[in-house]
Amino acid sequence: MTPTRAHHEAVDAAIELFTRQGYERTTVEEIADAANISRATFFRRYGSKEDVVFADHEVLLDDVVVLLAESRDARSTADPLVEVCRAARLVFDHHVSQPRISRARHALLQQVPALRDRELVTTHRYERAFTRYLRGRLPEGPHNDTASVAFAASVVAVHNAILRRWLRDPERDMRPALEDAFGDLRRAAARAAGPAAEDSVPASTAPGGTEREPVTPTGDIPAGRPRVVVAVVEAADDATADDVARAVRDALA
Amino acid sequence: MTPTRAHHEAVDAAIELFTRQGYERTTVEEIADAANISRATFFRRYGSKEDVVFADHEVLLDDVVVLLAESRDARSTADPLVEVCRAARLVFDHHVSQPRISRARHALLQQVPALRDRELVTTHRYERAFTRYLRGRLPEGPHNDTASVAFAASVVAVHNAILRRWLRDPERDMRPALEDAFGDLRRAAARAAGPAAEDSVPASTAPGGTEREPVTPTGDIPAGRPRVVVAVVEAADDATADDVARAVRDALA
DNA sequence: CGATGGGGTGACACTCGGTCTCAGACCGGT
DNA sequence: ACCGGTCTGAGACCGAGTGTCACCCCATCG
Repeated sequence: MTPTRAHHEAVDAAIELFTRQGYERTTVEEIADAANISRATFFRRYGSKEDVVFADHEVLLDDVVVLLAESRDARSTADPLVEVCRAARLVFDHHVSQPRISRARHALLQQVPALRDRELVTTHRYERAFTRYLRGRLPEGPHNDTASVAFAASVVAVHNAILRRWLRDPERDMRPALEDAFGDLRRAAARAAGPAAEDSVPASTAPGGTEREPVTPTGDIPAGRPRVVVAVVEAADDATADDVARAVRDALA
Repeated sequence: MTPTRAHHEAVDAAIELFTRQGYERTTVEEIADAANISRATFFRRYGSKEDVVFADHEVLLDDVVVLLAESRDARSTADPLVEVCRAARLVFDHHVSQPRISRARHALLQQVPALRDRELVTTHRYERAFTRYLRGRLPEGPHNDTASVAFAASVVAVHNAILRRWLRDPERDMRPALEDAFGDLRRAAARAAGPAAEDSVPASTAPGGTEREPVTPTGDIPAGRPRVVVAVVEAADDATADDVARAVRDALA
């Protein structure tokens, strides 16, 4: 059980070996030996030598997606911009809650360009999740697309910048700076959407108590020639939406 | 002479082979043979099998950096935000000026995840160049860093979004949309930079004029316990398994 | 109780991207 | 003719990643 726990061994071993003797100088076989698994098992579990470094981001991304999905359902009155910032804060807190791993990884990234590139890919997944969420939640109109893309990108970029600042100086509490920066971004986005839009933004509280328009049933994948996907999966009696979604993804992958 | 010219042969050969018989199915040796060069020469010139697809971006990035550097010197009076948008426009025009290559590459990216990841890295280089430029040009202060990072990220993200729209429909002229979007971003950034700035927001236009049609999400999962779930969702062409899974979950929830 | 079947594992062979070394070709300068 | 630098092809080499097969553990079922 708890495969996550067992996984940590190989992840730690990998990061430790990478930092100590260099990324290129470390072979997958060495990592596998250090973790007492076979080379084949290593690839089966982590996919690649690069991915093992970001193993925890797999679950974290899931958490973020779940958070946004819940926000979409239950908290449909909430400001979408605030919700995205909440999700970003979740990522930030994840790093802060495990400084050892995050700092070790950061030190490693400084030395290995290949891993920096890989981190970009990881980061981009969050940006995509944010963008998709915003497209479905921001008021429709000609500015929807630009606003969604821009806000998601700026939130991720600012988050990363401040996270890096924290990684260099883990003593300082960066949460205030993060909140301030997110506040700036929200105000800017609200103002940009504002002229043609409705209410004056009170800046401090969520804009207008009015409920935004609910999500369109399935039209949350705009842009692109729509294609219809028919998925048929089995589900347990007590399967949640998440479970079904996972089954679909696994089936497709 | 004109190594660029000779390079095009291998680049074209690579893209052509990739699209025709698949990326993984194509070996570097085949590309080298098609371009009448040796395998070793291929790696010396293009670095890797992935990089050959984005060979033109090397020079393009140089152009962008030069443009920004010139702007930094001679045009020190120009608005930095406008200059960054000019640089982004340069990238956009580059694609528009060679629709064949750009579209072929885009079609290829739809099929090859590894190349999509690589494109991210390429794109990020522009973002970095923008960020560095803005950090040096925007007024100093606590908001400098956030503003620089956020604006660079949003410009790149919006540029990419509109570029992708153009790639799907190369007939339409996307320049107006691009300029409009950049204008939105600049206004938003300028307003955020000067929260105390008094320039009147043209919010004078009557608010609340927009009509919103409430649409209830279709919870079409029977209240009973399904053993088999049939999900029908729309998905963009470039939708990943994750995207589809997300759409399924959203539809269920 | 033994049979069965599925999931996870190790062992191993294999492909191929990418690096390195070496030898030769070309070329301008002296 | 000689030399120094650059570019090239040839080939050896390493290691990441894949695919296959046999094995084992364990849960289910006749």
